[in-house]
Amino acid sequence: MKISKAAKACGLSADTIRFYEKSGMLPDIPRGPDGHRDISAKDIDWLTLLYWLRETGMPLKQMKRFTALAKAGDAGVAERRQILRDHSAELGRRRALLDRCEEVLAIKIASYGEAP
Amino acid sequence: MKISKAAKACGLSADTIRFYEKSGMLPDIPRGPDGHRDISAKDIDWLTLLYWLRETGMPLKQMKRFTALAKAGDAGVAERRQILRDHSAELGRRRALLDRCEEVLAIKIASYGEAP
DNA sequence: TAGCGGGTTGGAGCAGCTCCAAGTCAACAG
DNA sequence: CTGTTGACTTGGAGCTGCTCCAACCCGCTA
Repeated sequence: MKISKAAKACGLSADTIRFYEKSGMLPDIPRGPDGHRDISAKDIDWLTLLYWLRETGMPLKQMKRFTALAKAGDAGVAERRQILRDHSAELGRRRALLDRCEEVLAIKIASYGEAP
Repeated sequence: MKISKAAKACGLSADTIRFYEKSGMLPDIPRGPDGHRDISAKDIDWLTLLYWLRETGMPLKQMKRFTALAKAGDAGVAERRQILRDHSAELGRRRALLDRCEEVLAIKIASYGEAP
């Protein structure tokens, strides 16, 4: 699969995919005879997971750690699971922030007087 | 109030407050005879609102627009309300993303096998 | 009178993209 | 066969939104 199709499939931009590859966050992606990337369905799965992680604010540093563990295979499974658990907990905290912010906004909007 | 106390009160860092001031996102903050900022309770309210907006991902550009409207007084109220409404809607979308991500993580975690 | 704990400024550095220039190659039009 | 289009390649510059740093000033206590 070419990069632009892959981008649509995983939700990241083509530039971001290239950037993640440069940063060592992707498995080795083979090139065709024309030098173009040949991105597999497995790669798409990985990219999609990365998409979710960064979309919900995981720092690159942690994504790199996660990648390194994935490359290590079974040995890294426990820590990978822990990272995902931690991130899941982080999402809970973020949701609480969103909720609190909605309250703040509601109060502020009300203070401007109701809808015109 | 001095800047470090203000930082604690509003949730932003002292550096961020200075940065926001440089960027024109704060009302004019007077200096004492020693050159130090004298931040008022009203300023804290404003900073706290900015804290919530940026904490939930509003871009600086929009925060600047919001600030400009606030400086314009009553004339800008309708648009300010609209900006907050739009942001509130945005929060809904973000919550949906968080929810979706939690599902994805749960599936991924399960695929590693249950807790050791 | 020296040192400490705050504050001030301008500017550099960082994360995480995002965009651009310059080049290559395949495919198709004329 | 040549020319144009379009999708890809790379390296590197630019952008956002902080975050940190150096160099300095000021008031205070020992």
